[in-house]
Amino acid sequence: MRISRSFIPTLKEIPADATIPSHRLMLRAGLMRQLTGGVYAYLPMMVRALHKAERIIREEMNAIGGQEFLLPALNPESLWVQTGRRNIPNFILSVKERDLVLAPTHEEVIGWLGAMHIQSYKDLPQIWYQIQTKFRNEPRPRSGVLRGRQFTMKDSYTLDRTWEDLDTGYDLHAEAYRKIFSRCGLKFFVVGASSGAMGGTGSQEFMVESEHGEDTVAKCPACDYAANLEIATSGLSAVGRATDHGAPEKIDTPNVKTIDELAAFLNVPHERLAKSRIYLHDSKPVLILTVGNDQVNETKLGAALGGGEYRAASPEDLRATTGADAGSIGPIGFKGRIIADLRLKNANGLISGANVNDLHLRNIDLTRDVPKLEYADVRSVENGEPCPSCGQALRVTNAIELGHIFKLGTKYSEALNIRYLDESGQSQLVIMGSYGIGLERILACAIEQGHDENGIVWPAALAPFDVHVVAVNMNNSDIVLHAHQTYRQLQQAGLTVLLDDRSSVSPGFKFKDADLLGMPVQVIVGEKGLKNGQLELKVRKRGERSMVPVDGVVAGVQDLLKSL
RNA sequence: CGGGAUGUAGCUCAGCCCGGUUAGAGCGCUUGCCUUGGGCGCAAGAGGCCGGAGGUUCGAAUCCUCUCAUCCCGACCA
Repeated sequence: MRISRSFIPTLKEIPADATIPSHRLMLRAGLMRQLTGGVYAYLPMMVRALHKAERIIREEMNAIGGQEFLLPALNPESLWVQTGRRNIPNFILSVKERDLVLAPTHEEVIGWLGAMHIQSYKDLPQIWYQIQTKFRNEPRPRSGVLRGRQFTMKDSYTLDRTWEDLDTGYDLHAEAYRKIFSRCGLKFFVVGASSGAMGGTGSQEFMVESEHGEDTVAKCPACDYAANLEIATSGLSAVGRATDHGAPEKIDTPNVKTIDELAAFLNVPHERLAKSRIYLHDSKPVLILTVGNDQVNETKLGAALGGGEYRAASPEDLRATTGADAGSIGPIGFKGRIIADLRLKNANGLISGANVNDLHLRNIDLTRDVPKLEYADVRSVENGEPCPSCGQALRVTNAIELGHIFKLGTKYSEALNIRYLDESGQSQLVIMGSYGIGLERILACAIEQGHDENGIVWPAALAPFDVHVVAVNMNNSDIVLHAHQTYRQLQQAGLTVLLDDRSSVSPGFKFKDADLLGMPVQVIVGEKGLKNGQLELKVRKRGERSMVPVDGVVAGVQDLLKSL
């Protein structure tokens, strides 16, 4: 493609609204423009990169027996009412004029097709996938293409007879995903994840470590343990039992509010302090007890509560339900459900609030003093805690979710009545899995991992073009001749080539653009080299330059591409 | 949904507190000349309902009210 005839609107200045590198560079390199919040127009460079990612995905999905579909983004609202997902908050965008919604994912449509046409065990298993635009009612789109209201997703679904077959389809997907992301040149890792209300027996996420990621994960540097913080555990020991000093007794703690203040005031270790938080679960107060400054993980809490809506209580709620303010709340005398973190299992000798301001209780024994106490893992793992499987210090970092694979089970089969007849003529529920990859996130992650102060450094597998040929001066007929000749030769060798043949653009400008656009190899056609019958090759990644004779340019470029 | 910020030329911004000629700069764009190995130079131009609506005032980009949009932090995120 010749730049002189192309639409590649590069920007010299950094767009004010973009804060993370991938977002800035996608705008600066002319990949996309924002139409409205969370919605982007993808320009030719972006589309070429997307197509390259799509091709890799199709190859790997087809390799595991996937069949490609293209399902409608417009769905009847009633289908989503059937599965109970119509009114999930911040999920579905709808159409004003008709009872239609814009699909945020496609379990429902897959289910509709499956219910209609899967009849016999002979029809199973199936792997169905598509690459298609999704819509979500994101309350706060951000970070460019990382969280948008409209985005491209490869979604696939397995339909199986048994849980064992589901495992097979799930494992095939896990392996395909590894290949896809490896081929895309991304450094990624896999974490155990929360299946949340999706139900089923398990889920994993494919993550790229990034300070700009919105997920938090715990990773073990020594073994292969890695988990989303929503389910991560650590080897941190329970606080256990201490010497018993009898019944709970009151202690005055004037103006002592935080755990740190309390530990200092009483001169006791944090492990003997049980912190209470109140949540409202379906409008009923629930008290959550954790050790010291341990943080409550709300996803874990949601699982422990067993569904329903919940939120942290407001200061007014605290006063109304306990009679005290934050800092003086405790389990003794609390009327309502109490859930203690597993680290507090059967603990005694604890200090907690007395539900009277400026008053605490000591010698609390959970086994003796708190009837009907429930235990659950509700705390967030902290950086540096021991790995649950090998004991090494865990690292807690942010990450971008590239893909997510779910064992769904029968949730949608039940809602949509997706059934087949087994060998004995019995009607059975189909067992489903669902698997997603965010296409734009692949590109954004590639840029987050591959850029420098001058611009994008595309991995060869995703680069819009293999080679960027810079004709230094279009007023020099020798340069023009060799630039076009090089362009043709590289194309004939099967490479995709971008030729900067703009006249009246200075060499410096072209070099800056070439670095910004980020193709893996640049060929510089200029007077300097041609004097000696040579062209210059530059590797974008490390900036290495070399000279090749004019007739050796194809081989030279191919060698460099192979070496990347 | 809570908190914060910003809307002035295609882009990045100044001007606004403290109201008053014809609203500015740099970049980009057009034309001409010049230059050709790291966003080149000179000159002449085009380009704005100062996000929108109401109000205060003799007079509003500037003050007030409302509204819309965008960004950031948090909440949320099947």
